[in-house]
Amino acid sequence: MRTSNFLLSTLKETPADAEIISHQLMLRSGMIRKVAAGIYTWLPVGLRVMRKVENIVREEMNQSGGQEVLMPSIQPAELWQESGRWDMYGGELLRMKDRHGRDFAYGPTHEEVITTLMSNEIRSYKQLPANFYQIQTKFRDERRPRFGVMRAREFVMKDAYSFHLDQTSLQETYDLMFQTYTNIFNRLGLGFRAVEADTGSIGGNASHEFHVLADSGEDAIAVCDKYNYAANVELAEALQVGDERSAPSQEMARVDTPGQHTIEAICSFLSAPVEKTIKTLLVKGEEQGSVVALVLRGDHELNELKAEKHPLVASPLTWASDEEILAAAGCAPGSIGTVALELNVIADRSATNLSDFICGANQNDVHLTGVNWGRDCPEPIEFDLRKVVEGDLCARSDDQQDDSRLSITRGIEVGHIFQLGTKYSEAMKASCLDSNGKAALMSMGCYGVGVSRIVAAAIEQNNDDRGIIWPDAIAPFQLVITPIGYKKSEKVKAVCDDLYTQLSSLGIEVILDDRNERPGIMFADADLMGIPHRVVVGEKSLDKGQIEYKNRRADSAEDIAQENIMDFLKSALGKA
RNA sequence: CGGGGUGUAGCGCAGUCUGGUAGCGCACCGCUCUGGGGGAGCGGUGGUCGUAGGUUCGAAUCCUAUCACCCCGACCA
Repeated sequence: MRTSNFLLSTLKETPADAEIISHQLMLRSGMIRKVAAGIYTWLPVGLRVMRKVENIVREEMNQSGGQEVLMPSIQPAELWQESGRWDMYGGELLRMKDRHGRDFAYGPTHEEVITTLMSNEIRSYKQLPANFYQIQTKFRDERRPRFGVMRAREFVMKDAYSFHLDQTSLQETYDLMFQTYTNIFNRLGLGFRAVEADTGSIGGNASHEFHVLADSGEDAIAVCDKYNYAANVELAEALQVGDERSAPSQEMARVDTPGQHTIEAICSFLSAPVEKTIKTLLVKGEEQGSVVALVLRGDHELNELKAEKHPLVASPLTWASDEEILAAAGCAPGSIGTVALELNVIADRSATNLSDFICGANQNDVHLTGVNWGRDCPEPIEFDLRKVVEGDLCARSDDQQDDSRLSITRGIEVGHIFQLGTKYSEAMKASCLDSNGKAALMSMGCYGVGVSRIVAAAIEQNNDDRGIIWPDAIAPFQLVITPIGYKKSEKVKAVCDDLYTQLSSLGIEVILDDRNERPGIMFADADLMGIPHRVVVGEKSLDKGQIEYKNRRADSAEDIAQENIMDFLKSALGKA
């Protein structure tokens, strides 16, 4: 490709509405342009990258026995009504009517279509297991699209669905997909981590998210290298911190704490360590009209996802109103405590082991010190309620003295695999004959990769102040030839054209910058677009028999003897 | 969905308070000089000021409506 023939729509200035670095660089390097909120056009540079990602995903899926299909982007409401999701899915499902007034939706996912299809196509256990995938444009009408293609409404996704007659088979394919995803992200050249994930409302036994690691990631991940454990912070189990509960050593006492309503204020007012305080949070209970108390050590944070999993707690988690709090505790938030509280009390593991602790007195502006479970108030129900923090013991360890500490890192979710079980096969009546000739429901697995999101995530992970730094595998071009004086010097032109032809014939994607631009502009554009390899051909160095090579990641260039340049580049590009 | 903000040339912005018929930088086109990190000079192209209605002799500017886009919020005793 020659730049004179190629839409290089680079921008020097950053568009005002781009917040994160990948969005800014995608706009500036001319990869995408916005058409509407969360809806983008992919320009040639951007599309080249996305196709690279797609092809790697496709090759690895094929390698693992996946069969590619293409389902419609627009789906009839009937399918969604059959699964019950027409009513359940909410505002993210973009609905529309055709000219006859029939309801349709732009597909945000394709379980209904594939399950219906396979209920007809698969008749015998001999056809199983089977795994079908597509690379498709999907639409989710996000509440708030942002961050460019990272959280867009229209996006490209690879989704795969596998079918089985028993759990063993499902687990085998699940494990195979886990390995396939590992291969995909390795080939993409991205730093990533597979993390245990919430199976959510879908149920099923196993679920893993694949995250590209980047400080700007939206998700926090708890990681322990010693036990190779990684989990979404929302899910990571929080073990008890602090010693076993010691015997009471203090009498319970009332102290006036005028105007002190936060843990921080209480600690400084009473000169008490925060580890000796508890906070009591009131939330709605599962039973209509009930209120439940959740207790955490003062310095810990509630993990709402964990709390709502407790059978006594309403799901989704809902905070009690100030009126309900007054009725249940007899005071305002900030003075609630566990003594003489006529509620179910659920306490985090690291709160149940406290003794002689400080809590509210259920009377405004009064607190209690020296409080002890069992003596001053009933023993609470113990439950894992808190959010893990950096330095917590890894849940895989059973030894308090272990050095397997969790660290918190950030990631961008780009893949998700989970076992669906029979949720959709039941709804869509997808069964086939087993080896006994009896009809049996098929169980399913589901495996997604956010193709367009990977493009943005790769940039979040790989950039510097000059622009994008693509991993070789997904760069729009592998190599850029930058001539100094292409239009002026016959010699320069001849060498560049020759290099271009030779490299192209090796299957290397080369872009030759034949614009009549100043070198600085050509360098800046190449760096912005993140082309991994660059050769500069100028008369001065040619006179010395040299051609300059620079890697995008390197600080400086190196001179290569002209007669060796092809060998050098073949080796640098892995084509030797 | 709640709160805040912004719509003026492809991009970044000024002008709006105090109405007088639209401007700056970058980009783009032409010429000249230049030629290894976004160079310089001269000359140009490009905007019904988001849209609709109103007030006025006159509206980017004031009023009303509407649309679009952006940011913040769903961690709290």
